[in-house]
Amino acid sequence: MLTRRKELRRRGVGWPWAGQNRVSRIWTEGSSRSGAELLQHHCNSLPHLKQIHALLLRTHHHHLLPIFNCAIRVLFKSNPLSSLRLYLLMTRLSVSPDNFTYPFLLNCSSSPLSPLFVGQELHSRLCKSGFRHHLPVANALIHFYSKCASDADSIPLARLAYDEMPLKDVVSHNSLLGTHARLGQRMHDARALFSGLREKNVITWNAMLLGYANAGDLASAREAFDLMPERDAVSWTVMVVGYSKCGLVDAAKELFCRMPSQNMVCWSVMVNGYSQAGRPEESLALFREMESVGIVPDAASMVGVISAASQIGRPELANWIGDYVDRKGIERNERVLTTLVDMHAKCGNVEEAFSLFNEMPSRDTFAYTALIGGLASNGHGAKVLELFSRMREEGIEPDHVTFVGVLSACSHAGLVDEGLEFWESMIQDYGIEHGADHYACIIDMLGRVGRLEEAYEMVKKMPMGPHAGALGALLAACKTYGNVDIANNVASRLFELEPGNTGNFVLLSSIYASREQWEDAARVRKMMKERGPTKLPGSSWIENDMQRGHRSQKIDQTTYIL
DNA sequence: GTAGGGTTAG
Repeated sequence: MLTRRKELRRRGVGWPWAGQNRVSRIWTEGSSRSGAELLQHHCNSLPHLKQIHALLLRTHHHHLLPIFNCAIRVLFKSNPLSSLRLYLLMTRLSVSPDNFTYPFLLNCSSSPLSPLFVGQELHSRLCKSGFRHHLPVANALIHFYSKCASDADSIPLARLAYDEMPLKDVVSHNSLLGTHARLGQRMHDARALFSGLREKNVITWNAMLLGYANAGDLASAREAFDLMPERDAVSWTVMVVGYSKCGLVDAAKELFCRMPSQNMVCWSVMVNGYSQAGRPEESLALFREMESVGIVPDAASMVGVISAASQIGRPELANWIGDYVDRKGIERNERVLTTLVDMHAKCGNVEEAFSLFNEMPSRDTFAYTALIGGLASNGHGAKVLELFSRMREEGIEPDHVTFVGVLSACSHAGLVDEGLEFWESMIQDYGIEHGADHYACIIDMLGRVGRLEEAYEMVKKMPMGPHAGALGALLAACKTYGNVDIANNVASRLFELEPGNTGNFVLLSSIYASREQWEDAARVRKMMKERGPTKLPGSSWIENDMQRGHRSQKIDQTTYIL
C-alpha cells in the first residue's frame, strides 16, 4: 500500500506536506513571490531553509546566491563558524557574495570564535567587490572593528571605517559611539561626535549614557539622561546599573522607583546593591515589595536576598529563605547554593550548611570559603581545619578570603600554633600576600592568648599602615591582660584613625582604672569629652548594642512574614 | 541585512 506521501506524489500534488506548514503555505499562496524573496523574509530556521531549498530545486529556482545568503543568516544563530564555512564553500563554487551577504559575514567574523584575520580578509574582499559603500555593509564593518580589534585599536580602526564612508546614517553614528561606550574611553571625542550629529535616536543617547557610566562619570551620564528627549528600558537600566556599580545605591533606587516598569535585572541590581552596601534591611524590604506585587525573584536577585539574610544572622529568617527557594523552584545554581551555605553557617545552622555544601555538584574555592568563614564565625575551629584539608585533597586552591576564614577560626579557637603555621604557609606555599584583614586576625589571635609583645610587633610590621580593626583587637587584649604600655601606644594611633569612636577612649580609660591610675583615666575621659561634638552616633558599646536592638526591631516589622 | 543595556556568591 502506498504511504500518504507517495500517494500525494503520484497524484502530482508535488510537495507532499503542501499546506501543512508555514513555508509551503506561503509558497502556494503567493504565486508572484520570487524564491529570493521567500528565502529573505520567511526563512528563519534550519528546517525552513531545508524546505525552501527543496522547493526551489523542484521548481528550478535554484539560484545559489539567495540560498547561501539565507543559509548564512540562519546558521549564524546556531554557530557563526558554520556560516563562515559556508562562505568558503561559496568561494569554491565561484558564487560571489553581494551586499546582503557581507553584513552577515562581518557579523559572523565579529564573533569571539572567529579569528581576527577572517574579518580583515573580508574587508579586503569587499573593497574589491564594489559593495564597500553600501550602508549596511559599511556599518557592519565599523561594528566588526569595534568588536574585534584590541581595546587600544578598536576606536581608531572603527573611526577609520566610519570616516571613509561618503554617506552615513544613524546606524553608522551609533556603531562608532557604541565603541566608545563599551570601553568608556575617549568620551571627549564621543561627545564631540555626538554634538555634531543631526540625526539622533534613543540608541545614540543610550550610547552616551553607557559610555559615561563605564567611564565612572555618573554626573555626565545623569546630565544626558535628564536631557534626552525620550527614554526606553535600556536608558533606565544603564543608569540604575551604573549608579549601583559605583556604590551609589540611593541614587540607583531613586531612578529605580521612577522607572515606568521595572525589569528583573534592575530588581536584582537593587537587591544586591543594598546587600553589598551592608544595608540588608533595605535589601529585604525590596524583596518584600517584589513579593507583594507578585514578582518571584530570579536566581540573581535571590543571591542578594540570601546574602542580606546572612548579614542579619537570624536563624528563623535563614530557614524561611531556604524554604522559599525550594517552594518557588528558584534555580539552585552554584552561586545560589554558595550563598545559602554562607547564610546558614553565619546564622548558626551548621548542619544545614554542611548538607547543602555536600549536595553541591562540585565545590569550588567560593563554596569552601563560604563554609569555612561561616564555621569560623561560630567558633568551630577544628571543623575549619578539617575542611581546609579536605579542600586541599580535592585540589581546590584557597585564596586570600579563605585564609581570612582560616586565621579567624584559629584565633577564635585559640589554635595559635596552627594559626602561625597558616600565616607562614599562605605566603610560602600559596603566594598569597598578607592583607590588612589577615593582620587583624593574627594580631587578634596573639592578643587573645596574651602574646601582646608579638602582637604589637605585628602591628608595627603592617605594610599597609595602621588598621583600626587590628589596633582595636590589640587594645581589647591590653585590657584583658592589663598592659598599659602597649595600650598607650596603640590607643594614640587608634585615636588618630578613629577620632570619633569614643569606645576606644572608654577602653583606654578603663585600662588605667584597672591599674588604679586614676589621673590618667580622668585625663582620657576629659579628652573624650573635649572631642565630644565630633563623636559619631552609636560609638559606645552600649549604644551600639541598643542600635543593633533597634535595627532588629525594624527588621521584625518589615519582614514579619519571614 | 547594519547600531544599544544587564544583574548574582565566599
